[in-house]
Amino acid sequence: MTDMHFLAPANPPEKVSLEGLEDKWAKNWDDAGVFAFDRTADKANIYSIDTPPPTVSGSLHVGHVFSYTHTDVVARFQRMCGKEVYYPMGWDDNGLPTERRVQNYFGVRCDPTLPYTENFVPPFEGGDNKSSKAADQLPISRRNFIELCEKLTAEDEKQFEALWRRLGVSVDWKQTYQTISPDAVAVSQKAFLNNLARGEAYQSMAPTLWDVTFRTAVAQAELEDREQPSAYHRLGFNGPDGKIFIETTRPELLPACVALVAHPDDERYQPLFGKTVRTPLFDVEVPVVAHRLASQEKGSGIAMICTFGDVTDVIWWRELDLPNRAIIGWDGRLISEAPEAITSEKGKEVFAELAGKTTFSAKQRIVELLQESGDMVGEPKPITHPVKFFEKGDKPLEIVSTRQWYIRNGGRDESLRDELIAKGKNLAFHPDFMRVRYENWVNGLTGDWLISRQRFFGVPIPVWYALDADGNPDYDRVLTPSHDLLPVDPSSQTPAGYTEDQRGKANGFIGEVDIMDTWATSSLTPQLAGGWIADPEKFAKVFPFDLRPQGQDIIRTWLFSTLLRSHQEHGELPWTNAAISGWILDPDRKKMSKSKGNVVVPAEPIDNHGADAVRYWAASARLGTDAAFDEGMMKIGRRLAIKLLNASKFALSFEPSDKNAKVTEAIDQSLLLNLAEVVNEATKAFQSYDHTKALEVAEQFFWNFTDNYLELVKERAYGHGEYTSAEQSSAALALRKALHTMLRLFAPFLPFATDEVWAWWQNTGSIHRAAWPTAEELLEGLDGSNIALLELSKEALFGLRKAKSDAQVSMKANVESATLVSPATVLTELRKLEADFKAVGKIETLNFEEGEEFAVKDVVLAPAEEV
RNA sequence: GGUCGUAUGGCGCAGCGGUAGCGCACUUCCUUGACAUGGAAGGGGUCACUGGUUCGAUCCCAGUUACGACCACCA
Repeated sequence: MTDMHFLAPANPPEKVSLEGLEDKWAKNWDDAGVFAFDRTADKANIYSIDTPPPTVSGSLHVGHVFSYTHTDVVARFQRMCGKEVYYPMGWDDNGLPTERRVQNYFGVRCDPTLPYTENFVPPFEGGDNKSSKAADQLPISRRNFIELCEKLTAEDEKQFEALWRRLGVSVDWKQTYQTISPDAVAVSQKAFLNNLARGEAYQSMAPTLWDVTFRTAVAQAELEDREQPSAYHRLGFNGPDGKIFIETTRPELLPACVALVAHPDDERYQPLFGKTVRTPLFDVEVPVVAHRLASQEKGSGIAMICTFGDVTDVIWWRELDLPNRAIIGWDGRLISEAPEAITSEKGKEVFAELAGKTTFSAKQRIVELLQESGDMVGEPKPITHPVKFFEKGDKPLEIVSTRQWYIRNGGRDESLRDELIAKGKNLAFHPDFMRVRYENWVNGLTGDWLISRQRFFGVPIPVWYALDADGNPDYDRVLTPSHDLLPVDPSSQTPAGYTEDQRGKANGFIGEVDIMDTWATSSLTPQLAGGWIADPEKFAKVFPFDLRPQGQDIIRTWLFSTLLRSHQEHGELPWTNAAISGWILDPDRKKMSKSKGNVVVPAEPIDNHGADAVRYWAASARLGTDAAFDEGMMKIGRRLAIKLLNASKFALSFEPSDKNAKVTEAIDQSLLLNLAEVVNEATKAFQSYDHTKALEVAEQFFWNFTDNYLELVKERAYGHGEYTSAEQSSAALALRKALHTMLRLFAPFLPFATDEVWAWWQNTGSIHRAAWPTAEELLEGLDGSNIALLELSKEALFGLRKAKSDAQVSMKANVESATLVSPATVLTELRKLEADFKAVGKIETLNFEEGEEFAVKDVVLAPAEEV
C-alpha cells in the first residue's frame, strides 16, 4: 500500500474555527449526495433503519436531538463500514395530537355533516396550543379540516427537517414518507384488509373504554392511571332479612346496577348467594352473586355490579352472564330512556330527573335523593384512588357499549402470545434488559387491539356494510375494496356492485365512518419506509430492517404493534436490532415534559455550542440510560472539536522530508500500535451498539496524542537539531497516519469538524464515505514490541512536568540535567526516547539509572538568566 | 403488590474478584511560536446498607433501603 495519500500537502485555514461548519457541510453533503441511498446495492450490503417518524404536532425538544443522534452515529459508522445505509425520514402527521393542534391553531373543528367550502379561509392562524372551547371553534367540513391538517403539518415538517440538517442527521432526504399520504393510507388499508382476510381483524359489539371529550374508543395501550379524589357512598340495599350495605364511588350508576357481588369464601355473604335484593330508589330486583375478583377487604366486602363502572364490572358482567343496563351515553351523559328493569313509578321518576345529566351532576343529585330517602348512610367519605384516563384526555374514561374493530394481538390467544414472546427473543434489544418491557406487556395483554376510532382525521377503515331490506346495516356482510383501488374513502366511494344512490338505502350500503387508531398505521413504518406497495423491489432489499431506534416508553405500543403486524403479514421480525434511548432529564434530573415547562428548544444548544458539541453530549449517553441536559458536556464536546481542528492543523504542518518516508522510530511505531488497539476496541464497541465506548476510547487516545505524543515529537517533526531526514519523516508520517485514523474514528460523532479537516488534505470526497479504519492498515511494517513505549513516554513527561511545576517555572524552562530511573528492562526502552525527551524537556544532560520503580529525579534547572 | 433498572469523590459518569478511575468544578502554577475556546501539576471517595461465598469483594450471591420506569390495583 502506498502512503502517498498521507503525503498530500495540507491547506488548513490561517485560523481554524467551528463557526459556519454546520451550514457549509450540510450543504456540501446535500449537493454531493453523500447520504443518498444506492438502491443497486446487494441486499446483504444494505443497512436499513426504521426511523421513528416524529409526531408533527408540536414543538421539538432536545429529547429528539438526543435519540436521533444515537441513531445517526450508528448510520455513519455502518456507512463507513461499506454498508449502503437506507436511512429514510418519516413524518407522523396522523392522530389526535394533530387534530387538536389544528383546532386550536386555526380555531376550527370538524363537522362531517357540513359540505366542503372552496377556498376556505380559517378564522385565524397561529393559535396557541391551549385547548379552547368547542363553542368558539368554527365548524367546517371534514375535507376542509383535513386540508388544514395537511397545511399545518407541511410547515412543521420543514422546521423538523431544517433542525435535523443542522444537527447533521445523515438521512437521505429523498427518502421520506408521511403517515397521512395516500401511499401510507393505502399501506395501512391493505394491511388491514389482509388482517381481515386472514381472520386477524374482526368487529365486535362490546363494552369499550370511552373518552367522553374526544368521543372515541381508546385502546389499552393508550390508558393512563391518575390519582383522583372520590368518595365512598354507603348505600343500603333491601335484602330478604334487612339491609345489605355496599360502598360505592359511583352512586350515579345505581340505576345500572345488575347484581351485588361478594367473594365465594366470604362467610358474611354466603347465605345471600342465589337470593335477590332490591336496589334503593329504583326498587329493581338484582341477584347476589359470588366471584373470585370480589375483595373481602374492600368497602363492606360486597359490591354492586353496574354496567359499567370499571373494567372489573365488565369482567363480572361477561363471566356471570348478567344483563346490560348501560346508562352512560357517548357524550358522557346519562341516556334519556331508563333501563327496562326500572318499572316502579318512583324509579322512573328518579331516572327522569337524572337523564341528560353529566355523571358529575347525576352523582350530586342522586346523593341528595338517597340521603332524603334514608338509603344512604352518613356523608360521603372522601378518598383518592387511581382512575383510568385516556393519556391525552382530561376526563375519566367511561365504559360504553359500542361496535368496534379489533386486531388479534394475543390478548385472547395464548399461542399467539407465545409466538410473539418467542419472536421477541430473536430481536436484539440494546440494552438487552429492555426486552423485559416487551415481554411484560405481551404477557399483560387483557384483550385484543381495539383499532377503530370515532374521529375524522386519519386512515379510514376501508369497508362498507350491506343494508338489509329494512335499511339496517348487516355488519356480517362486510364489503371490501379490491387492493388496486386503495386508498379508498368509504364515505365518498362506493363498494363494487353498488352505486352512490344506494348509499343509506334499503338493500344498499353504508360506509364505515370510523378511522383507524394511529398505531394501526404507525405499526407499519417498515412497510411505509420500505415501499411495500409503492416500490416492492426496494422493499425486498431493505426489509427486514437492521435497526429500529426508539424510546423506551413506546415499547408497548410502537415496537409491539410493529412486531405484531410484521409477524402477521410477513411471518418474520421487522428488524434485527432495537436500540432504545433513554429520557432527557433537565439539569435537576426531572423528566423534561411540556407540562413541567422545563423543555429546552433544541435549536438553542446548537446555536450556543455547535452541532458537534451537542452531538457529543448526546453520544456520551449510553442506550437505555437517562441523561441530564448538560451544557457542561456540550462545552467539553466543543473543546474536543476545536482541539481536533487545531491539533490537525499542527500535525499537518509537518511534511516528511523523505519521499520514501517510513515510520521507523520506536515511539512513532508505538503510537500507531496503540492506535490499532483503539481501532479494534472502537469497532467492537460500535458493532455491539455501544457507541459511548467507541467515543470514549477514541477520545482518550486523542487527548494523549495531543498532550503527550505530539509534544514529545514536535521538535523532531520540525527537523530541529541533530535529527536525520528519516527520523524527521518518521514523526511526520506517523502524525499523518494517526490523524488519518483518528478523524475517521471521530467522524460519526463530530461529522462537521472531521469532514472539515479531511477536506484540508484528502481529495477523496467526504470522510463520511471513507472506509472505517482497520488495525491492519496501521500495523503494516511495525514492530509490535514497541507498544509499551507510548505509555512510558507519558510517565516520563509527567515526571519532568511535575518537577517544573513544583519549581513554578515554565514548561519551557531549560534543564541542566535530569535522571530517569527505572527497572532494567524498561530502561532499554526508555533509551530509545532519549533524543525526543531531551528536546521537549530542554534538557542538557539526561542520565539513565537502574532502580526498583520508575521515577524522574535530580532535575537541575538552568539558571533563569540563561533562558 | 409484581417486574426491570440505578445507587462509585461537590456534580456528571467509567470500571473491575486483588486494597478505586475519567470529565467538570476546586487549589496552585505556566500569558510556550497548533490551540487562553489554551497548557501543567495537585487536593478530594471506608465504591448505599446488612449478611454470605472467597485467601481476598466496590465488583459474585441473598436480603434491606432510596430513587426512576413499566405493569397490576379502581366497589
